[in-house]
Amino acid sequence: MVSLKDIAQRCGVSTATVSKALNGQPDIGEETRSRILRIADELGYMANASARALKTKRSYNIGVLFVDPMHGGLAHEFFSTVLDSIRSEAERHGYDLTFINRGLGQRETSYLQHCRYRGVDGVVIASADFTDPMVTELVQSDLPVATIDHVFNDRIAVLSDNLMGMDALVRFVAAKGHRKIALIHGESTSVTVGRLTGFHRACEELGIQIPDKWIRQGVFHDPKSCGAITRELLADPERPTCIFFPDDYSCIGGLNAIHDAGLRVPEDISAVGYDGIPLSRIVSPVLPGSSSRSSIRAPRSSTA
Amino acid sequence: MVSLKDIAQRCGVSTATVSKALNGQPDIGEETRSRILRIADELGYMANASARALKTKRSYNIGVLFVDPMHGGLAHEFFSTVLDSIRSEAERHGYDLTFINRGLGQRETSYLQHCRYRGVDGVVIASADFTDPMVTELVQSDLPVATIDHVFNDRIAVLSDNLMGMDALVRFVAAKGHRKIALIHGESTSVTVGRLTGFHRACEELGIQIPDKWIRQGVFHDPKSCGAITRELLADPERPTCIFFPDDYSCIGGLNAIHDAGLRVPEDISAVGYDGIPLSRIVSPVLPGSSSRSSIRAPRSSTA
DNA sequence: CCTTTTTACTTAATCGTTTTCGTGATCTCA
DNA sequence: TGAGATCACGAAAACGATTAAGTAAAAAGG
Repeated sequence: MVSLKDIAQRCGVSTATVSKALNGQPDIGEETRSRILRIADELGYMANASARALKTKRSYNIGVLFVDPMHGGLAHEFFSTVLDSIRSEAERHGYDLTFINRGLGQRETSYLQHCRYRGVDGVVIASADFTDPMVTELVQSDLPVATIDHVFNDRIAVLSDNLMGMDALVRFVAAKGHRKIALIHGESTSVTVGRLTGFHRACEELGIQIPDKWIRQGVFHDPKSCGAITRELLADPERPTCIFFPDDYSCIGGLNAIHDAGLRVPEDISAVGYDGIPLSRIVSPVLPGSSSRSSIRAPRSSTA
Repeated sequence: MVSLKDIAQRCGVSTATVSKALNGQPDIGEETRSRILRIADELGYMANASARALKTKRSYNIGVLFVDPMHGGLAHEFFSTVLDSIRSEAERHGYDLTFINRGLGQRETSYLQHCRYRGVDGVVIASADFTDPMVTELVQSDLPVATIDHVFNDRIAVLSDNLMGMDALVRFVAAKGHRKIALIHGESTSVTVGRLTGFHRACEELGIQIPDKWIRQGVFHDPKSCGAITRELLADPERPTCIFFPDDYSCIGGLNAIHDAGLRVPEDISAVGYDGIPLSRIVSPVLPGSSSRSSIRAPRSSTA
């Protein structure tokens, strides 16, 4: 590998000069600089990230915590999209992304230790069990941490605007004529709270009365539980005309339940999933609400 | 950060001794070693990956090339699953995964340069444009490279067994009674070749005659084109009873076309997607063939 | 013309490890 | 007991970069 020393030799200057020239320091003569740049290019020089990180304490590397309780990990559609956004944004700023695991081979390490080992400049907690002590340890450390769709005390958080998203969704289906709307929401998280708030607010403002029995707690990404709840809702004599699901994935469980009940979508009943992952735009009928939640487009962020 | 020096001081030995003790070198006394280990643990010592990599030229870091021509990037279901497998396997061996981009901030760099910069020990090309000169440059470099579902000259490749997978799939639907099978395959790649071979072989062995007009080229992951072809197939007076799609995603386009034609699945016609991503097991009817292609479970690999 | 300032470098230390080589001390065995 | 082997550890260089401090030469100022 070609190093600063090689360039220095070829140019007849010291490595310090080369380093400064390459980093745009002001105390280098113009012609010396251009000569160094040319030679560096000729030799195909690439800095050594390790050496640089060792000296400067900055790795230009961001750790990503991405554990999915369900098996399938990265296949989680919504977060995969988010991760891709993070990646391209990081790239624009000269950062790379490294996955943070627990454990390095044999050694079991905490997430925080792993971060220190790799010397990441910060961590994005994209998807994780926020009650895990190791996660809270990480959050409470001095490392810059950003969380997705979860708020920790005074740390940066990128949030989907669930309140506005749900608000828009309600107005959308209301505009289609729906008045009998059922809401299956996920577990009690800040995401759910936002959506519930948006739901109630929009219904109230639109003058729509929703009986409590139509607001049910399901499980995120669980077609089975959401399907079961759907069956119960369909058994109701004054059946809702539209059912909201916590996400597009669980929505599929609902669609199956509807199908099994001999009902057709959208003629007999409408089903709406939240998220708007690419897939959902293809499923017939197209799930509305796709535009209401789009990765990091319009985050509400609070700064540490 | 606590370093070797801190431990050395506390233990009254040199940093060399500490390093050797921690790395299990044989020339350290037992009691010295255990004392060092204890103190290291007490102080919460973590090695500095940069310093180590700088000295040893091994980063225990693997680069991942994961560019998706379609927008949506990581959301690509099948490869996301593959990526997750790679990750957990890498973790077991003490390796981390870092995404390889082109460009670091302003600087445009090739993939290879980026790899050298980060000092990765190897690269996994999970999904990329294999005709891209930058990709071939990477493949032809001295870096260890492994590709997924694509064979490069003499490099390691992890392949789905498309031939056997398709063979099994044909036998599966044939056992269900299907004789009029249509195959929509993807673009001409090694994956497609394997599947076509398997398809023809199985049909021949089962004594099933398939007219050429039922073997059509579609586009991977493109519900639109596959939907259009499906429409054409349905227009055929002697309609096939079963249609194969290149993947579960494009299958959805086909299902829509079938639905639009007023036909029911699976009563009137069967649709089969390849891949077996989690989602497809939920869609009604469940897509068969899920087990025929599973990430890295049964790879056929050729070594460099 | 001599002093001060500026310019354009160089020297050398440093980041945290690993690793080769050296060196006393202890042990082995005839 | 004394020579050689073994053991346990230390000294120091090296990896490739950054950067504070120093310096010679050129420019500026009076």
